[in-house]
Amino acid sequence: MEQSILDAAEKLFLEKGFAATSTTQIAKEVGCNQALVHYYFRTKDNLFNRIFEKKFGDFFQVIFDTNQLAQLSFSQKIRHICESHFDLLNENPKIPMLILNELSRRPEHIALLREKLHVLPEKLFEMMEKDMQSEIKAGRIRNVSFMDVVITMVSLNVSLFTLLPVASQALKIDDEQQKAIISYRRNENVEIILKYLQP
Amino acid sequence: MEQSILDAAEKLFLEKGFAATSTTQIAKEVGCNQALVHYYFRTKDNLFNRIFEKKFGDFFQVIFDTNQLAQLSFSQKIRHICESHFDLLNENPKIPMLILNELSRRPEHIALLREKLHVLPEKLFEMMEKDMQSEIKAGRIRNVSFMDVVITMVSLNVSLFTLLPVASQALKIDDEQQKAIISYRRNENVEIILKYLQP
Amino acid sequence: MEQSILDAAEKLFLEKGFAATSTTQIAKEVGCNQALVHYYFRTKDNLFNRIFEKKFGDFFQVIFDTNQLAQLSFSQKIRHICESHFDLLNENPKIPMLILNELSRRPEHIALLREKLHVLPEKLFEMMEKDMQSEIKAGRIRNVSFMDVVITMVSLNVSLFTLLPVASQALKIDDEQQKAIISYRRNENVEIILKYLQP
Amino acid sequence: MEQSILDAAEKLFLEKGFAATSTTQIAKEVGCNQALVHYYFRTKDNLFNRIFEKKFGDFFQVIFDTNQLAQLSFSQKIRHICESHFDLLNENPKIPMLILNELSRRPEHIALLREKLHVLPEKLFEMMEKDMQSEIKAGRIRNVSFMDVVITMVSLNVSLFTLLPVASQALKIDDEQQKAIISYRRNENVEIILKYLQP
DNA sequence: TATGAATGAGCCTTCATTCAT
DNA sequence: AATGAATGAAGGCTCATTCAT
Repeated sequence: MEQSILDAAEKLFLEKGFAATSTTQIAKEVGCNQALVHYYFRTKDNLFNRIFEKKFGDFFQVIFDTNQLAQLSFSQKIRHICESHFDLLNENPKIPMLILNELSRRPEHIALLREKLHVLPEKLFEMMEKDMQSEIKAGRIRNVSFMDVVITMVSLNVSLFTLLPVASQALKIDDEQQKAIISYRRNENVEIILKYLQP
Repeated sequence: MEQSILDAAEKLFLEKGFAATSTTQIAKEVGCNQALVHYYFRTKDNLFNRIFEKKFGDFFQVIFDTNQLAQLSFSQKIRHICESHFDLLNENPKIPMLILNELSRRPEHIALLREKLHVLPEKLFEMMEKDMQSEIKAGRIRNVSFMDVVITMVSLNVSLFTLLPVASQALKIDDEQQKAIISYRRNENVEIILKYLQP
Repeated sequence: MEQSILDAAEKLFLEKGFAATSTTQIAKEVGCNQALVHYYFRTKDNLFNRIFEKKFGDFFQVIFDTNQLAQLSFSQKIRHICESHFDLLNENPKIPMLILNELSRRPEHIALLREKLHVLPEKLFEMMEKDMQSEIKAGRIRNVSFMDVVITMVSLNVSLFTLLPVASQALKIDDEQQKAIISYRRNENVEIILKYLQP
Repeated sequence: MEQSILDAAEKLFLEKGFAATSTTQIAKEVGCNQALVHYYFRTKDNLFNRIFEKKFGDFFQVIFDTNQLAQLSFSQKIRHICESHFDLLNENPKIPMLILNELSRRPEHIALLREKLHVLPEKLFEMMEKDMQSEIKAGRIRNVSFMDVVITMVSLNVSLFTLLPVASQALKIDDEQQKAIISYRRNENVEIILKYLQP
C-alpha cells in the first residue's frame, strides 16, 4: 500500500507538479482513503521529498558512473557518456521538468543538487579533463573544456525529451514516428558533440 | 489599471506558474482590490490565457521573421537565426518553462502551438530547405534537414536559459560569471551548429 | 458583521476555551459562512488574541484605576478596591478562567500579563504601600504587605465566581439564592480583609 | 501497561486539559501503539472519566476525613482542616483547574460532585456546625456558618495554587521564592480565617 | 470603474475509532 | 495482549468567484 501510494504520487507529481497535485487525487488514484496518504507520509511535503530525492539520486547516480569508461578510447567515452545520458532520459523523460520546476520553486532543494554536482562527478570530471588535455595537446580536438561538452550534451538530450511530446502533439506526430526521431537523434546528438570537438 | 494587472500577473505566472499563483497575490502585487482582477478578466484562466497567448505570439513572431535574411549567405543566415533566437530567449528567459508547463498542463493550448508551427514559419522553412538543398548538392554541408538544425538550435539555446539559473545557484556562480557564460555560449551554439553541418 | 463574529467568538471562547471552540461553531453561531470568520480575522489565533487582549486590557484597567481613591480613608480605600474588583468580576465572571487557562496553555501571552502587572499598578501599589506603612507605624494594622492584601482579595473574589456556578449546580442552588450569596460575600470578603489587617 | 497509560494520560490531561490532549500523544508518552489506548479504555472519554473520577474521589476523601479531629480544640480543628486542605492542594496543584474546566465542559460530571458534596462531608459539617454553635453562644467567635468558613478556606487555598504559577512566570519569581510564598501563605490563610472568626 | 463583503469548494492535516491479525 | 492498517469526520485555512453598491 505504501508503495502504491508512492507510485501514484510519483505519477501525478511527474505529470502535474507539486502544486497542482492534491493528496485527494493521489488517494483517488490509489483507491484508498485520503487520510491514509497522511498516515504513511504525514505531510504532502514528506511524500514529495521522498519521491524527489529518490528520483534525483537515481538520476545522477547513473550519469556519473565511471566504471565502464576506463578502457574506452576518448571518442568512445564521449559516445558512451552521451548515450547513457540519453537512455536514462528516455526511461525518465519527465524528471528533468520536475527537477527544474521544483528547484526553482523551492530553493531549499538546491542543496541536494549542489551535493550531487560537487561530490559525485569529481572522478568523471577529473578523468575527462585529463583525457581532453591530451587530445588537445595532440591536436586531435579543439580547445574546449569538458564542462562545455557537458552543457552541450545535457542541452541536446534533455531538450529532446521535454520538447518532443509537445511538438508531437502539435504536429500530430504519432508514436512510431516519435520513436524513429528518438532513435535518430540518439546518434545525431553524439555526432553533434564529436563534430563540435573536431579541430 | 488593466495593464497593471496584466503586468503583475505576467510577472507572477512566469515566476511561479499558474497553480502556485493566486489572484490574491496578483491583486496585492498591483495594490488593488482582489475583485478587480475578476472584474477585468472574469476568471483566472482568462487572465492567464491573455498573457499566455500574447507571450506565445510574440515569441514565435520574432523567430520566424524572415525579412532580414534574404541577402545573407547561408552560414550567415544560420548565424542570424540562431543569434536572434538566442537574444529573444535572453530577454525572455522564463517563457520556455511557462510554455512547456502550461502546454502539458492544458492540452487545449496545443492548438495555439499548432497554428504557430504550421502557418507562421512556412516561408522560413521553405527558404531554408531550398538553401540547404543547394548547399548539400554543392557538397558544402552534410545531408541533414532544416528541422534537424532547428531542433539542435532550440535545444541548445533554450536549455542554456532554463538550466543556467539552477546550475548557478548550485555552483554559486555569480551574475558576472553568468553573463560571461551567456556571452560565450551565444557564439558557441552557432559554432556547434555550423560544425554539425560541415560535411 | 465583524462585530457579530467577535461577539459570538467571545461567547464561545469564554464558555469552552480556545481548543474546544471551532471556527465552524463560531460561524454557525453568527449564522454566516465559515470562510467569513477567516475573511475578517485570517486565523483563529488572531481572532482569539483580539478578544483576549481586549478583555485582558479592560480587566486590569479597572482594577488599577486610582482616580477615585485619593480622598478616602485607608479602610475606605481597601473597601473601595475590593468592591470594585468584586463588581468587575461580577460583570465578567468567566474571564479569570479564560485568562488562567490560556496563560498556562500559551506561555507567550505571559508577556501581556507581565506588562499589565509591572506598568499599570505602580501608582496604586506606591500609594497603598505608603498608606500601609503609616497605618502600621500608628499601630492601627498588622505588619503585612499590600501584596498580601492583594493576594487575599483576588483569591476571595475570583474564587467566588469560579466556584459558585459549579457549586450551585451541584447543590441545586437557584439564581435568586446565588444572587443572595454574591451580595452577602461582596461585603464578607471586605470584612475578611479588614479583620485580617487588625492588629 | 494499563497503568502506564493511565499515568501518561493523567499527566497530559492535567497539563493540557481534555480537548488539547490526543490519544496519539498519550500513546507516544507511554511508548506504545495508539490502538492500545483504545483497547484498554475503548474511548478517550472513558479514559478521561476513569482518571477524573479517581482524582475527584481522592481529592474529597482527604478533605472530609474527620478521624483525627475529634480530640482537638475548635481553633485547632480549623487549623487542621485548613492545613490539610492546603497540603492536599500542594501535592495536587493542577487538579482544581482540571475539575473546574471539566465540570463546566461536561455538566454530566456535576452528578459526581453532588454526590461528594452531599454524602461525604455530612459528618464533618455536623460536627463543625455544632462546635461553631457552641463557640458563637460562648461569644468566642462571630456568627457565621461553617459554610462561610469553607468558602473562605477553599478560595484562599485553591487560588494560591492556581494563580501562583502564572504570577510567578509574569513576575519572574524563581522556585525558591515560590516555596517561601507557599510556606508563608500556608500559615497566613489559617490566620485570615481565625481572625475572620474573631468576634 | 472599483470595492468590501460574502460564499462554496477544496486543500492539507489531525483525530478518535475500528478491525484483522 | 498488542499492533499496523485503515477510515470517516472534522478542523483550520485559502481560493476563485460573485454580488451589491
